Amino acid sequence: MRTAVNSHFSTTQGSAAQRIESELRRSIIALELPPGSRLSEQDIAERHGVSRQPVREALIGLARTRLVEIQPQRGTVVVKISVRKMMEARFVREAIETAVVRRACSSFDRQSRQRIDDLIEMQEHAARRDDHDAFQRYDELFHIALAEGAGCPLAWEAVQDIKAHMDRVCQLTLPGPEAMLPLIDQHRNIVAAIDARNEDAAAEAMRLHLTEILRALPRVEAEHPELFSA
Amino acid sequence: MRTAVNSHFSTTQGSAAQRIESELRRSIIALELPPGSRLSEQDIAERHGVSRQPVREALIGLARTRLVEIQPQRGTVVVKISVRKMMEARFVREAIETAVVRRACSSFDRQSRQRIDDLIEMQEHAARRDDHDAFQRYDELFHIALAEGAGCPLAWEAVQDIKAHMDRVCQLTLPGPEAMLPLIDQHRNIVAAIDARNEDAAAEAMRLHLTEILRALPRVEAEHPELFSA
DNA sequence: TAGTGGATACTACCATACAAGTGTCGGCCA
DNA sequence: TGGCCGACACTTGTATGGTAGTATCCACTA
Repeated sequence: MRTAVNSHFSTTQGSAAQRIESELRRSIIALELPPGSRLSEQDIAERHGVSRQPVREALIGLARTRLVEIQPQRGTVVVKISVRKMMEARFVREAIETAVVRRACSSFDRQSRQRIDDLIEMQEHAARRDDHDAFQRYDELFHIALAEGAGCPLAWEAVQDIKAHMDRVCQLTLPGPEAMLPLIDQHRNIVAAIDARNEDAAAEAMRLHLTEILRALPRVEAEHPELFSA
Repeated sequence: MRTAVNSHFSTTQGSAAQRIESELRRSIIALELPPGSRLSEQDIAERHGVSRQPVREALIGLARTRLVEIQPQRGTVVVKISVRKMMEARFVREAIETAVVRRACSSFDRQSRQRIDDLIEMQEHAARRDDHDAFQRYDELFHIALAEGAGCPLAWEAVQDIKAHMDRVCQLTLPGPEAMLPLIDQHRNIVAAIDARNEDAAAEAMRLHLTEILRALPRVEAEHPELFSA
């Protein structure tokens, strides 16, 4: 019973490098570190009270998922949001997750099915409390449970990096409960279609859900042009 | 014209860490480092004439794509091939690449279209020379060109990590030209369907292609049980 | 005044040294 | 003889110093 290095979501790990990477990822997604910010190994190291080495490893991890760009001998910056990349990400994510829900219609793990009801409920509470962070956490857990229930946890891993980028937009596009609650309804529609074992309906519900998320993208781009790349 | 950090495929990069990561990844996929091998930062560092630090970063990169597993304070091992993971990987890859070819039917970049013909030709030559390495390289470039031509290079990035695992099986399952040539025919079928702008046919051709690749999986597992996890 | 060349301060990158945890092996004891 | 316990060899993780590359800024020149 060693293993279990990283189950479910990014709870702070043991190693300092992983802790810092999680923390930086959170800050970037929450836009506390806005796109274009310059990151310095030195600064971050001092700020976290550790050496530069773990920070460096953390930045390399973030660079691998394209959240930051390491310019050799120059510096490291938080990458700007690219509308083009965002469209591509949405496309790939739709491909994966629609396939997942189709598969879920054939066979779905009972335990995961139970868990999903709880998650939706808790997510709704978070929305009514207007708690963005919790909302996004439960959203993530919902999609994870979907993938695991369908017997394909690897699908989630493939989606994870992609989702990180989309979450930055969601951070801008969810100003209150009235924007979050519809997404929960969409979740319920997806689950209902799976329960009815209706593949096409489930896939379409998922497609609509993922389309909705980026519907407001042009608006936020117009409102915050400095966060987007040319 | 700085940028261009990593275009097309894994040609050895500037940094030592990236060089070593590419080299290790190649060795693992080629099964020169068989599953279960114990890797030591110290050994690899001495072998490559560098310090432990770049090696460490390389191993972290490989661990992120699940090619190796870093056991803290214990050691690092090449992960064994898991039939279950392989099935999941195939599923996700099919989801992505069928979506890509469907998209390609709507609009496909002319330059990429031209390139694909060349790639197929060169891949056929490699097959007739019985050159596994070149065959797999051109196979990779074929799928890259497909994604880029469809206007979704990000799709390839998502597939890349997944493909690394499948390639280890392919290494075992392709003993000669008679096994490679059918795959090329399948590539031609895919392209033909795209040219005809027949979405369903293209997706089905891709599905068949990806199904074929792992058809011989039970056989190689029986032949080399020591490479697979329980 | 506009343009150019070089010193300087910054960065990521690499090497080395140290710290902390884990499995193993051998001696010791009941 | 079987089981326990501690020293040791090995691993990864972290800290720190030094190196090479790049951009900036300022003095100098045409």
